[in-house]
Amino acid sequence: MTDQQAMPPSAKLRPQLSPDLVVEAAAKVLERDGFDGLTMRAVAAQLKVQAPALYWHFPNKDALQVALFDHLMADLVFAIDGRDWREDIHRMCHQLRRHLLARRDSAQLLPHGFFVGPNMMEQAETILGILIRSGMTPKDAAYAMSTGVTYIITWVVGEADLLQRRLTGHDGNDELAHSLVATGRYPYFAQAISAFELGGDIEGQFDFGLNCLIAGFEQLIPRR
Amino acid sequence: MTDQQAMPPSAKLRPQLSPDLVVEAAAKVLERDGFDGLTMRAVAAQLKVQAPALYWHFPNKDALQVALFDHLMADLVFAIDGRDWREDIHRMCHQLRRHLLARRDSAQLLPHGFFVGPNMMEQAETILGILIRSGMTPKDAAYAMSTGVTYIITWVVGEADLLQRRLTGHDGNDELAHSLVATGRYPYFAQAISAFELGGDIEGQFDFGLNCLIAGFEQLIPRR
DNA sequence: CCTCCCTATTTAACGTTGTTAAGCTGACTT
DNA sequence: AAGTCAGCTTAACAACGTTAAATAGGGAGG
Repeated sequence: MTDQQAMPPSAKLRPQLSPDLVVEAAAKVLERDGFDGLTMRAVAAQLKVQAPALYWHFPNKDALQVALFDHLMADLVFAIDGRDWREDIHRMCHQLRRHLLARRDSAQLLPHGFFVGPNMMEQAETILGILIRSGMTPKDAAYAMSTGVTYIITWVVGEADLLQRRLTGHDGNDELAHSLVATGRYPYFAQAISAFELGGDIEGQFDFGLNCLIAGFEQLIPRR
Repeated sequence: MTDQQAMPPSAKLRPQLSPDLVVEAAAKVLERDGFDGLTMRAVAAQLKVQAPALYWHFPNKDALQVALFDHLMADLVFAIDGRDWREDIHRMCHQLRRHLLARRDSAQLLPHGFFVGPNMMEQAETILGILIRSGMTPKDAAYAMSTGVTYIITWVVGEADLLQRRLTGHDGNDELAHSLVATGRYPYFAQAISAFELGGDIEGQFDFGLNCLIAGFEQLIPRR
């Protein structure tokens, strides 16, 4: 069906492409050129091949992106303690954030947190196991995981974007926001904006939202 | 400075473009053709004008998108009760979700929840006011608002995407996920997946995450 | 009234993107 | 030896955001 070419294990005389090779090349391109540089032509060039050749192995760019994201989730090994599910989930979420941040722009590959691909589902299985064994119904566990992963991915996209903007200088949005604050019509906003731009403790802000979510999980789900 | 052409109020003989007209045209295009159809050429055509004319009023497409989003936030009037901040915030979040869902693909306009533009900041001012007056520090209020708005926008993007996919039939991701589940290697996922695909109660799932967040706000912020 | 200027638009075009169609090549089958 | 067909190359298309140059046309100055 899917695996054409039964090919005797002796020798593959043609050093052809394969979906895995394409994904690995895409990973290199993403690391080197970022999300905007991840074009079909760039991936093909990495393989010393022409762009349309990729379409023999993937139906379109979206499918390649999903496969790439799944590939990047392969070497994420959650550190699980097993004593308190809150601590475990909290630690895993921080781990996922660091994992995504360490792989350039990886969070942008998935528009939202759908789980397709064996690695992603393996990780999902781990998370769901913790939540279900801690007393959640499968439905609640699914919702909680979806909510949490969505939060993390969205967060990381924003965080990476913020760091990028700091490197390249302001992009005009800041100036507009400041000129509006300067009108004095937004007193609360003027007080609050320092929390963003001093930007101190980005990780703390992430942890803030994360603790909110986990507190919500704790309060709503375990029967008590 | 910004308003060139002091033009005596008598008559503007030239019915020229203006940023506002461009934004209104963009709103019509978004409503008719969706986010993917929102191209500079389409907006220009709506105004019976050539595409490069838009660049006289906006430096680039991003700026137009931000202005469009701000425009779409103009007619959102929060219903505020004033008795319990949790109820107020809860109601406002549902209102924001419905507002975004009612304006086709509007949630996709902003990559994440930054507040630029007078209307957005007006709304932010309202939210921050409630949170700060309820006892939060400005910093906590800023974090909470940012977290909440990010959650809602991301959620709506996903929800609209899901609805779209149901209309146009599956897009291949579902099939891949099901074939993987069928291997039997993901028992927890198999239990949980029904929570998604039966898809019942999308609003309930939104409310789930929202309540988690608000519960977290409640538990972490008010000094107690 | 003519002329200049300046603003706002049109026309033309560039470079890139994802993607498709058609041609070619070489290993495997018969 | 001939033929098949997977797997790649070449060529090309349509669409995108964006820029540069040409152009219309009203207001001000002489």
